Amino acid sequence: MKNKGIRGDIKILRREQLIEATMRTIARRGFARTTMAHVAKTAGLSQGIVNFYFKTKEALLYETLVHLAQEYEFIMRQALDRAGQDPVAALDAMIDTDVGPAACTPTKAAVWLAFWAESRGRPKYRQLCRKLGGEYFLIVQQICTRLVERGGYHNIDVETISRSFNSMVN
Amino acid sequence: MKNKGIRGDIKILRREQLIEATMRTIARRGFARTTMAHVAKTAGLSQGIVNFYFKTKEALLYETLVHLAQEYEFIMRQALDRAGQDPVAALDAMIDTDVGPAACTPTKAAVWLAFWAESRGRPKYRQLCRKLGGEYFLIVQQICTRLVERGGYHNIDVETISRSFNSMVN
DNA sequence: GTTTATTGAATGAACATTCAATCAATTAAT
DNA sequence: ATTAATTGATTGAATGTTCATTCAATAAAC
Repeated sequence: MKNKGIRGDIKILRREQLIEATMRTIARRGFARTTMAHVAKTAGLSQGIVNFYFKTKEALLYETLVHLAQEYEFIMRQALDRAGQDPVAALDAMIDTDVGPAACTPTKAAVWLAFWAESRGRPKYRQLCRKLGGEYFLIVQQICTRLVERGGYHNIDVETISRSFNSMVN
Repeated sequence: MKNKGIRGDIKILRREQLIEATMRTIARRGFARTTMAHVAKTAGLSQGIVNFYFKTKEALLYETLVHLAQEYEFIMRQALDRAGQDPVAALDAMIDTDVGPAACTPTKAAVWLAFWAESRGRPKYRQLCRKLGGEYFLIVQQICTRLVERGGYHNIDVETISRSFNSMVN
């Protein structure tokens, strides 16, 4: 497995480094007071670098949200895979993901909240938040359906139950 | 009841007008993109006016949060008074306050969320949010204590129950 | 006529963005 | 293997933009 050299992975490395720094900055200073200079300093790099790897500040923020969403989805899918077919284990896995240390560090929770609060009137953020929420709800609904079938229950409103589960976890 | 004339109430009037405009602006554009110019325009007044009634932007934002907190507290106390001594009615009143149209318009909810998200690393916001949360928790705890006594229950952890109620309402 | 409120253009500060210069890694040439 | 050219990464000062703040001029109330 030949390495492409130091330059091979530097772009990906720097991008992650800067996204990480962005999250730390948002968590520490809040969304509104997050500046490019702070992000660069937190990353231990120079002013101009952020505009080299992300064209604009807006792009950096958006990519940070994308990164967060992708990471969350990845962790949850892993947990669901481990949980197997048992619906109870699956719900357990989802809760563990939401409150567990992998997806829910103080920093990440703060950043997530910041984006969520800011997503009103920002179609791009809104869309991403909604998409993730929609997928989450769908998965919960599927699990609940399996659960109800297995238990042989009737007259149970799966949709309402799923919604309740969602709200509680939030 | 003699009116002091147009000037008598103008300061209070303008302050409310500007706080109202601030909330609408935060709800529409998000906390980070809220500018003095936007607030002034939303209020139908000129640029400089905001710095006349509130020394700085920071002061305007803080006063907005104070206003929101005071209003919420006022509405809740009214509801609790109406509910009387019955603890069930009291809890009902609190829920009604939290989800009812008086305290929980889409705008106010958005603004509240925006401040909450931004309150990390901003001692002044944080303090106010915490204070309100603390009072809320205390009231719920008192009600729960009454409820438990009346029901003659034992071995019930009032604190945990109160916390759960809080989380759910959030 | 005096005081107070309001305007909006001017000012200055904070900040995102650009870019010429520098530095480091890779490749080509000897 | 060493040196020279090339390409890509990084810096930080300079630039332009956005925005909060000020204030002289004006309007309205008293």
